[in-house]
Amino acid sequence: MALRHAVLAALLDEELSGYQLAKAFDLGVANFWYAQPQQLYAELTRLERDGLVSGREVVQESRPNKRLFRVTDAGLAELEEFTAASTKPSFIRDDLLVKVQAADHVDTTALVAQLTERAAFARARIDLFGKLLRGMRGDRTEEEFLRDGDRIGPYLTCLRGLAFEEGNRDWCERTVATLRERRQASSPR
Amino acid sequence: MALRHAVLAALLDEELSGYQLAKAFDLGVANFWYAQPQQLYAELTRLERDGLVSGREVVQESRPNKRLFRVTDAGLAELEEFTAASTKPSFIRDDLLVKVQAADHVDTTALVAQLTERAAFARARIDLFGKLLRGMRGDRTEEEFLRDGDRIGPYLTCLRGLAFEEGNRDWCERTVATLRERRQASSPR
DNA sequence: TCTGACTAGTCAGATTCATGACTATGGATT
DNA sequence: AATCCATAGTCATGAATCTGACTAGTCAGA
Repeated sequence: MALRHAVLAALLDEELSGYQLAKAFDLGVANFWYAQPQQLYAELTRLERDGLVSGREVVQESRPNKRLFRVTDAGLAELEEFTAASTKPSFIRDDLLVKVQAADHVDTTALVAQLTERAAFARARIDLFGKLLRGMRGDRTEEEFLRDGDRIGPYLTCLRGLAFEEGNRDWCERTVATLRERRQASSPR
Repeated sequence: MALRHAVLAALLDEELSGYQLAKAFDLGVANFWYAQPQQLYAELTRLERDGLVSGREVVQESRPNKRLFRVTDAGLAELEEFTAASTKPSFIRDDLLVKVQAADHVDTTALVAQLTERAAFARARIDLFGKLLRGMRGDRTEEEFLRDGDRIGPYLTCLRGLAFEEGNRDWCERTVATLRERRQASSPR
């Protein structure tokens, strides 16, 4: 039950609809978890059934009505309990790493292309995270914000996301360079 | 079908038993994927059924017999195909990040303890990866090894694992420092 | 002699996650 | 006028993953 707590954590700061939540989780703004819209709707239904969030219908004129959800006291207690419980370690689990692991035994042309693509993706997210961070801290420096700001949770997780993507970018670039160099060395024109 | 390819990639370089494979996947030596022993045994059964790996019984005197698996030509072809196919992006998915996201709303005492624990775990893995890397490259420098060595795949994935854990360590330490400082500021003795 | 740890592997069941398809409406674009 | 995109959400199904319990033999140490 991890998605469950991720949803609760995301709803702590603002009341959101399932759709808005899906946006955040899908487009990586919520860099601490990832989920498909359908999963979120289902989870919200379960959370409401269990009394951990409460939804209220908001009637809209020019678009479909929506339900905004907020965390209840019981939900906050659940999160508190979750936070106190021990955390299991997390591991990287990435198709791209599997492919690189096999790099000595398969053709690397397509692999290099995919590493390049991933590096570009990482750069886009680094950009996004940089903007999000600047938006959150406003005109303060990072140090000031982390000392005095309220709601530093999202900022801290965003920092982790940023570092992760920087790691991706650097590793992809380096791996591409390595594979290219080896290819040239093994098959000179 | 991702575990499937991870198993194939792990078996490329050496013939392993299910048990040995489980060791590697569980203890994080295979830093590019993580799986429970049961999953691996099940996957090996399926892989053999599909002709992607072949197992041979090895009779042992003082301990239970074991089955060693190797990748078949069909298995290699499957991996080749997998590597050529496009890779979906990977995201961090970490309970600890969920907890930090909620840091402004819950008690941070337990959280700080867990961040500290995670930092220690990361340090242990950094150590392990460092040893593995040194073992793989022998007396060569990294540059030399990546240029001339055979089997650089495992080395490259290990580098990613190392960078990931360094990122974990740094972020955990920084987050702990931030949370501690804020706690002192808000409740001075 | 008993206990625990290591090697080696299996079975069953539950939970979680991912995918595709589907309903509606309104606004903007072509 | 037709099509696409964004909002807002639902349903069904399959694939992947995780969890606990279980068998069975060997070896080392209390």
